[in-house]
Amino acid sequence: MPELPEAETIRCQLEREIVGKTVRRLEVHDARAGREHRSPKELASLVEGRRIQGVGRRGKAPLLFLDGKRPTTLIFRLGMTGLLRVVPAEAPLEKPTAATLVLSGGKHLRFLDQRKFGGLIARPGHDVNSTPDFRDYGPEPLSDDFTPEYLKDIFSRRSAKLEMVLMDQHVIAGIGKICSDEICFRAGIRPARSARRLTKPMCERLWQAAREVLSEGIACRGSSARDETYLDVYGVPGSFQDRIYVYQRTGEPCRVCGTPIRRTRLPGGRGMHWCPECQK
DNA sequence: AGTTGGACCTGACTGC
DNA sequence: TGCAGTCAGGTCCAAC
Repeated sequence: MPELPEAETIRCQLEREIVGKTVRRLEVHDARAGREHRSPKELASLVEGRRIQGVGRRGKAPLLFLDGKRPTTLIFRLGMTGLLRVVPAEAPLEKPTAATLVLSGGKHLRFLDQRKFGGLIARPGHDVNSTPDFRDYGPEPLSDDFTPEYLKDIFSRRSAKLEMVLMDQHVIAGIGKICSDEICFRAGIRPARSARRLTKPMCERLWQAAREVLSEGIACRGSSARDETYLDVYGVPGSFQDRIYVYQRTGEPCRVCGTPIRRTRLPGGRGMHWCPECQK
């Protein structure tokens, strides 16, 4: 599923491909992709004719900054299976395509979404932190706002399992299942431990691990693990799956100590993966 | 306020 | 071979 490294890879590639182009038309092939708006037509009216002034990202969401009399931000919520592709206009429409941005210069930006959890949202202005979508979001984990002290402070008020708290976008923006599992492993802390019970040194290890995992994830252009469908803007898979220690490695030997990786259910039915030897 | 569980969705996989 | 059931998890919402 797309997390921060995948979204950042998309942001980076879109910056090269589409900045300066104009959105000639927005075609919504599946109305669910525009469900945040009254109608696909309304969504289209907010983006058509606008020039793409820049590209951004908040957490797991790539953003397009559109200029004009009323500046607008187009937010891509990727959900579980959302993908963005830049293709020539004549490229055949792939089945899961939910929306197409027809750009000046003859290219299409296509939004594909197999499981249809994702969608497009247009919001006034370029300050996404003031939109309802991101108002309560936590800091970007690679920014200076994210510190061990911040983690310690937040964790002291949360009794839920560490894995859950790490994935809470209101705590840290951009972490999903893969990154959360990997961050806990690299910090040497069991994901089922109550966040409140983390010591200061543990928070420092976690902070360090988070920055490492996310930076490496970006350097690898995201993760296209096993049943994951993630591909970048050019249709190329990432390579972070080759550096994964625990995610979806249930029963396989730990790459550090050889102990079989365990999988435990979280509240809500989701699984977390961890090494009973390396993580305490 | 924090925590939990259900709903949404569909391809892939399991079992009979 | 085929069909039903299960699984996966990002995000929002309702209910303790």
